[in-house]
Amino acid sequence: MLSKKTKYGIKALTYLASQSKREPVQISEIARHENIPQKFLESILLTLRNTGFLGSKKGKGGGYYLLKDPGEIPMTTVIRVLEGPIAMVPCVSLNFYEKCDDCPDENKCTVHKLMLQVRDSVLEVYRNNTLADLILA
Amino acid sequence: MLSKKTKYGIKALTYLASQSKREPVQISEIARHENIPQKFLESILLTLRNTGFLGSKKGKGGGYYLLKDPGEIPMTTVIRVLEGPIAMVPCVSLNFYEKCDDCPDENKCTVHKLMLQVRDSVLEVYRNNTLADLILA
DNA sequence: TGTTTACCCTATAGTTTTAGTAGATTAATT
DNA sequence: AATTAATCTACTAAAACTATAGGGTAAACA
Repeated sequence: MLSKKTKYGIKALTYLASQSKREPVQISEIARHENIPQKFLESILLTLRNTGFLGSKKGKGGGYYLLKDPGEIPMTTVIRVLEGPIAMVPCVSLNFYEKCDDCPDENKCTVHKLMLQVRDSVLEVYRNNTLADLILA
Repeated sequence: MLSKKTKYGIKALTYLASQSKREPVQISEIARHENIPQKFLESILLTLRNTGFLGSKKGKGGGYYLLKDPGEIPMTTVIRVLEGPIAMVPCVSLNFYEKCDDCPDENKCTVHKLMLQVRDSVLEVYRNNTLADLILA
């Protein structure tokens, strides 16, 4: 299951990406428009800022804004920051690899074999979708 | 992340599928061979029995055994029973559909749009893999 | 200097996961 | 009939994770 954090984060990012002007948007506006609990959204936007996706401006006229072009932001990076590893099992993770406690030999593990395929197919979807791709239509 | 329940369940199923003879295998043997906590495995095998994957025999010489041919068991059905919905979000689930609280219009939801693609690609992997496919090499 | 906004820290209720414990039930063997 | 080897059932519980809420701080702007 996708966590609400990730869900809300994607919605917020695409909302910012769909803005005609690249000017700061207030948290409250995003929260209202996307039906997200404001305090929760606050913490999400903060992590998106700390990981280089968003810039922010304080005070009147302040808010959050995208730092890059939506077409330059693949969903792989978004998902990894918000949700964590894309792989269903650490032993098939590219960026968060970890050996399993059970399982003496990964090459003979049926779960490993299956989840490798899942990882690859999911990865391809995320790679083929940027923020810009999600907005249209 | 895949739950250990699912991981252990798949391992147990493939272990049973790889048996040359279709005779009852004891829980303790599976647990030992696959490094699974026995009591945990016990409950997993029970749900696999109650959902029609396994048969069981009590008493001496008893144990669990596959009811169908491994080639007749697609991973879609295994995953759905052990892990639940394949979709990352209820609003794109085929078997467990549910509307989102936020989100007035699914067709305009960017998360929906992305997760539909993810569901389809994952589903294809699970459909193309039966228990028999996981065993070989 | 007052208002508006993001920023930061803490707490917490709820749920899910991952088991462990204790004992009942069943069936084959002796 | 007694013994033994299994599955079955129910209850419990620690630990981790999720999804929030609350309250105060700091910066920008007018």
